[in-house]
Amino acid sequence: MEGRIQAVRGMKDILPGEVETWQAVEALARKILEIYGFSEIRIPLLERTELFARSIGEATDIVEKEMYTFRDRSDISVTLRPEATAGILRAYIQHGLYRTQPFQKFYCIGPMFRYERPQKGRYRQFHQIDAEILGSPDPRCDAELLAMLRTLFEGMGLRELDFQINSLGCRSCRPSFKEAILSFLRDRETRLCEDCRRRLQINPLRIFDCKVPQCQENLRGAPQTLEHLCGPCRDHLESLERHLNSLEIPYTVNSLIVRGLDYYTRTIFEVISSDLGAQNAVCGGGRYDNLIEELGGPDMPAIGFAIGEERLVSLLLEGGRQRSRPPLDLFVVAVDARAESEAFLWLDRARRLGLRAETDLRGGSLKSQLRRAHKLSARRVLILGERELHQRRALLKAMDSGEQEEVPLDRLEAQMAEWVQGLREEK
RNA sequence: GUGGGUGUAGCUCAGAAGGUCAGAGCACCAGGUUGUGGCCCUGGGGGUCGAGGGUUCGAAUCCCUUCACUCACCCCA
Repeated sequence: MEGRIQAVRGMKDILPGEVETWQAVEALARKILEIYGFSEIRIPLLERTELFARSIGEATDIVEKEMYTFRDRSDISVTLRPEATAGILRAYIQHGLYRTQPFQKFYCIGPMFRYERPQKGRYRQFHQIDAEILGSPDPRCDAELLAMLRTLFEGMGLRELDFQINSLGCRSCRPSFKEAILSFLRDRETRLCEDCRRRLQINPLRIFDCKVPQCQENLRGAPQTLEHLCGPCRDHLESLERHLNSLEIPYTVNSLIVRGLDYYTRTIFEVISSDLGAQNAVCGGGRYDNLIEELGGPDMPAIGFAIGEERLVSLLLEGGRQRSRPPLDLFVVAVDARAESEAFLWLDRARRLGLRAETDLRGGSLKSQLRRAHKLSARRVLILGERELHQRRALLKAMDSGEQEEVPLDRLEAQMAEWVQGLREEK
């Protein structure tokens, strides 16, 4: 394939055949998000690099090695968004949205970019369905997000998804927990794997989900996040659990989940599927009570999540739930060149009335045009040839039965209008 | 960034130890009498066997390099 340009590594085309599933996912997501009171917000793909460095955290993998960063023509450093939250908050602060309405719920659907080695469920351009609730510390926010996720996933026919939650504590209790971990691991450090020794410096909590057996052994008896939560954080988690129970949302508390972004506080959660390979989270999110203030906004708590659309779509496809294009309502055949212009006219009339109608713009024999009509699973075919034009009528063929009838041209438009009516009633 | 696997027509793949090995199925296009789809039959288009180099009389087949894809690690959606 030398000489032919291929897509950039990690960037996927979504072709007809698969795109219908994406459309269905997004349509349902929008519907549910709107039902739950979220408003769409659209933000730029490109932001100043500093925004992500400050929000996600300088020492995170995303900022250190995964961002698409470059200088634009006026020499400012810009970055293709690796996640949506930072940009949404930037817009919220920049436009002073919190002044007119301090409590807001947003959603945003679109592509994100991270420069990573691609693998199953992970691409350099990927898509997220993102939702944020800004301006309330109430645990009902947390519960509402999870409730919405349940509704959404159920609506897609996905069961077997595991909702896992955890609490990372807050400014007042997290430092003491980190200290407890560090002192626990201090004399065991030499027995940890190389990666874990590095984690010890950067994000000690992450050692908990190391897969090396020896590391797991050394963690026996280690302090647990949940034991070190301060009173308010403990109350928050307990209250969330009460709400989840009353809404009958199944969940598990998993003290091992940690998130890769620095800004999370208190509640964090993931939605896990066992059918996704190594990248098994379809959705991840959490509370970030200090971030808005850190970005120069008011001191306002918030929480959000992001669904990985590629992963969601792959679950649907593997579950045999792909959508296909609806069949054609009408296919118009011009038997020979002399009927083409009349046929073309009726094709457009049909479309203006709202019928999904096609013809074969390459021409070809009657046989080949009918073959095409069949391939497009057209319900009806309108056949116009010299004979029909002379008699001012059209041949109408029903493809399932093969039966044909003649319709006078002066009655055809009314006939088409009836079909449109019938289609409306089917829905 | 690190490791494993794979690279032959649009797709899924055959091509045992180098010499009709450039193929099949599907897809696509066209025919199977005079204006008619699906099934069936016939025919056709399409590949520098990922790329470059080497060994050899001769390589898709062996060796080296490279690129791409893929899975996993790291990390995340």
